Amino acid sequence: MPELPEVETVRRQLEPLLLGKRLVEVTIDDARLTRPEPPEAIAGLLRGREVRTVGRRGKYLLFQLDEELSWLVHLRMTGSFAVGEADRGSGNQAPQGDGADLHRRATVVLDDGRVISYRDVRRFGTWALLENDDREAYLEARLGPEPLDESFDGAWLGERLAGSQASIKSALLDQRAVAGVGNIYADEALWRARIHPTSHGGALDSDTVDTLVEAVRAVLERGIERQGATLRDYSAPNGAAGRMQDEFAVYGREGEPCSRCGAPIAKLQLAGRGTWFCPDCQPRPRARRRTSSRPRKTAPRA
DNA sequence: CAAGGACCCTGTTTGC
DNA sequence: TGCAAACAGGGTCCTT
Repeated sequence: MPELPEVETVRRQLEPLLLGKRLVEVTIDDARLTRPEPPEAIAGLLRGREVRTVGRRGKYLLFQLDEELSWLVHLRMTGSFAVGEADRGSGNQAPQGDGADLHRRATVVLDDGRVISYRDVRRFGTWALLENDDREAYLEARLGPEPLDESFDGAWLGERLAGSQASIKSALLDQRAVAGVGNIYADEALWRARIHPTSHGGALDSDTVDTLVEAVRAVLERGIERQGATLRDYSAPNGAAGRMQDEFAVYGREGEPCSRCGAPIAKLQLAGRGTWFCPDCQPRPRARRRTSSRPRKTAPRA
């Protein structure tokens, strides 16, 4: 499940392959990929374009095509690119060589003969083409700051969280609060910052918010260093698996000892997602005390 | 408006 | 053993 580190890994691998290349042939086999636009229309618009930049914003891959068009790819759960060798024969070879790829949804042939396959088992991934001006509005409406940019800081996050009744876990999953964090890195960041996932975002003091900002940055940077995490079927365009999963502190580790304190990792359902945490070093949020002159609404009862 | 849940998908895991 | 139900979860849309 690609989150920011996985998408960034994909971007870094695709960039040298695509920069300055022309998309000489584009085939889209799954109408869902380009919905609501018909796939032939998108394929037709992609065909013949030159790739000028290969970027990323949150979990979106952004390909600047010629002067004015942007190609946005979101991998969602199981989307991936696979790079084939230069091959101007069949034009649809699977990267592993043998047989048809059941889950290939699109194929792009570059002007150097290289073949890029797009795979997506669960078909949640999306391709869209936007004018550059529309792209800014599109991303602006959906995404908050890049977590590795300076614009993501305690002041920003604190403001986002102020008064929020939602759990901090679901707040981290909100792409408008910070772009690119998904279920895995949210759990890892909360563990690192020693924050219980059900804590109300609005209840965190500013030091804790600062700690969380640093934790989010740290886990994402480490994830990029490790070229993402491979669970089930994610792999980078070169076919390699990531290695971040070997360093998970909590994700998927129910019952295993916390590497910090030894307590068994616990799991709960939160915001519809599996959520792992250490019940010892991520203590339940304590009742707020005595900072408030606010009238209490409910009896302090657990 | 905020917050939570359904939904979209299909392969894998779990449970009866 | 075999098969159905549950699970996995990013983002969008709908409901409360």
